[in-house]
Amino acid sequence: MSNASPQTPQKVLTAVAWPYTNGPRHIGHVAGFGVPSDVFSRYMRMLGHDVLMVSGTDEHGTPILVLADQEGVTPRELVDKYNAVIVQDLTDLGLSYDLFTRTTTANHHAVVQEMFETIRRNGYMVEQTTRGAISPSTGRTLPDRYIEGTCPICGFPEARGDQCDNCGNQLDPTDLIDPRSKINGETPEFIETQHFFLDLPALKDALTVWLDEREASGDWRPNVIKFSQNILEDIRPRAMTRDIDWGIEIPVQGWDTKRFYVWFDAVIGYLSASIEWARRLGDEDRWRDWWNTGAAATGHANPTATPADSAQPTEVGGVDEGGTPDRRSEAPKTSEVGMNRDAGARHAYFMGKDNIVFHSQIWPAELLAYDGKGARGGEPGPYGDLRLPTEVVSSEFLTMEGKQFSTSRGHVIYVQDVIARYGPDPLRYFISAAGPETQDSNFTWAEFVQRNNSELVAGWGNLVNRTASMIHKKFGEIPAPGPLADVDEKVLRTVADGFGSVGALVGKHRQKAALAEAMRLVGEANKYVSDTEPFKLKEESQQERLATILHTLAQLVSDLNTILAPFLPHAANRVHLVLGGEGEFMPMPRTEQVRDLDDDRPYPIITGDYSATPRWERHPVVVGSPVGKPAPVFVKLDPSVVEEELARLAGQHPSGDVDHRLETDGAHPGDAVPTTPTGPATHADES
RNA sequence: GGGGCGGUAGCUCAGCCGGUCAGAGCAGCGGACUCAUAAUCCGUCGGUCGUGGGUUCAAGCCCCACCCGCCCUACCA
Repeated sequence: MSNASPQTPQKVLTAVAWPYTNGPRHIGHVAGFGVPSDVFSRYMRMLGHDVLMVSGTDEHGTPILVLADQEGVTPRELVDKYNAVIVQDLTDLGLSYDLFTRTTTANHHAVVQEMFETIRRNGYMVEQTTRGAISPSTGRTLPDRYIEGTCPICGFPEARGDQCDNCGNQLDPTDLIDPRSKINGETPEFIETQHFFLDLPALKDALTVWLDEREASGDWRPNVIKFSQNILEDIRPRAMTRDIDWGIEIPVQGWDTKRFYVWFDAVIGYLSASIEWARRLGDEDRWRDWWNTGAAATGHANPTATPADSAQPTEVGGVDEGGTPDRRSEAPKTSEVGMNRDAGARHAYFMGKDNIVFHSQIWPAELLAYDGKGARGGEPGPYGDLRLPTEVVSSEFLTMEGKQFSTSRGHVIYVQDVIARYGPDPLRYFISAAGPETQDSNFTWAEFVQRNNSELVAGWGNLVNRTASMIHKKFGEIPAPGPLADVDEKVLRTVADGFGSVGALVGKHRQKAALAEAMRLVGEANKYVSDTEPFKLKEESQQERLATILHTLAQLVSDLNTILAPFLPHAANRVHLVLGGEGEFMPMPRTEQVRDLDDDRPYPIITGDYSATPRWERHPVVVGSPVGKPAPVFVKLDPSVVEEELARLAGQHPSGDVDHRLETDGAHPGDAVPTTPTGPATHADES
């Protein structure tokens, strides 16, 4: 019935943006990277593809230090705390990671250092002296936006280090009159400091080729492609190290007072998490099936390379089906950079729009530099020739009640609170149906309740309930059908077509349209009930017809449940049971306490066994399956919920005024910066 | 300041390369039905597509200007 199953399974990497460990996740976060990536992954698994979905918490960087100081804990304690909270948030939402780890693992550190060393050896990591601000008391880098002072142009007393909000001029922090740290008020010290810069200009041509090819594929949203191509115009070297003591050490003599820039290491997480996943599987090279562009890639590993002390490749790992041996042993030309599109692996990255530059420029540049594919040539390190992103799927921002989320203002709705009160699927439904897929969208409690009640409950839930109810009363089990009438066959065909139409839309990352199409089919099934009026068939002579209709209806519900399963996996399991099915229909992720593979430190991961994922096709209902009196699958919400939640929102304690620009809601939100310009005041609502 | 995206019915949003593109869902209104969580089904009201120009036989869809919102602006993450 389904026309959507693949001829051959494909390797699919779902790379999900790494949440920053600065607090619990709010619904804006998971609307951007969480739910869309999970819907995509579940759908791809249902098609039979080999999906590897990885992510983790991003735990380095200045804001962690600042927040740790504010909370009076060590950075390690801080990230341990929020890592655990975020793991719980994402598990409860049912996000089906194969591995959700963190950037503070020994494995990640080793992979980052290996990436750095090969990139440097290939000539794309160059030392430059730069002038920057540090905090005299801590010696740490003081990023421009942590500095404020009087604007030299307009005299505005609270200009930021990089820009004056009053006159809009771009500033250099050294120009500020009476500069001071927003963290503790002290006067910043401007020093000459040495850093490693990623030589992006040397990678520009390769990036251009790659982006042009991606554009030609037609798979990217136009705004992401155009934006990415545009920022290539005046590309400059970018510092990849910082004067800071929290982060990954630079494996170079004399650099022990510095650490890698948090974004340099965060994006490498996609690779390191894949490697960690393989190591935990006991199949150390398995990750190569997703990452290496050719069967022979590892055969060309530079023999002099210093392998990371973990995940050390010894042999060729996997071989991409249909992949042609890649025989490049010399510096490849830029025309070859896009080889990854053919070889049967698809790398889809999910994030909020504030992350685009890091995924369409910095990360591809790191990969190209590692692969030795920039203007300076070079050779891949021990990880072999690594694939570039196939798709960068970026969502816009979710606002709430018309305003941006703001942790510090208390204008926030946490994932865990929504799940605790209403369950995961109503939230997943809202995000899928009304999320910021292609433009900013707005969350209101009124719309949440309305969509829950009139779409989930009255549309889909009611169809399940009325179907099960009638079957239960009349037969107690799924009845055998008699001959099918035209109406029966027609509606069965219509819904079966949904596998093709809904699937195609999910595959193109048009999830809102996909869900709308699925819900339209729910309407078709409800209409079928109206058209056939099974509840009127009470005569003995009508029993066969009744059985046929109810059997058909059961099949429709089953099909629709399969189609909706990527969006509503928890509900799918319940509907499955209602129709007399057994066990779990959609596999769920679980949180597991593990130990670091190299330093034995304990931490929680999200993982799961998704091998039993049902196929994206009609599963014929089994005649005789018992159908009991159904309990509602979805809960109707009383309209008073709206007022309740709004009151709760109003009752939250804001911790002070805050700079708007710092309140972004991407996967790496900036809302961990000090929110009280006057100093380290309370941040109680963060915890 | 520069770059980008968006501004379409009361609400939330679709409208790909210009020619049934003026749409959907929800809300509202009217009707039908009763298996179902007063759910469902049918019908219906509703928009000069941000503003002002322009190109074209034809423009939400292309061009210009302006207004509003948002993202980025590379040492915020």
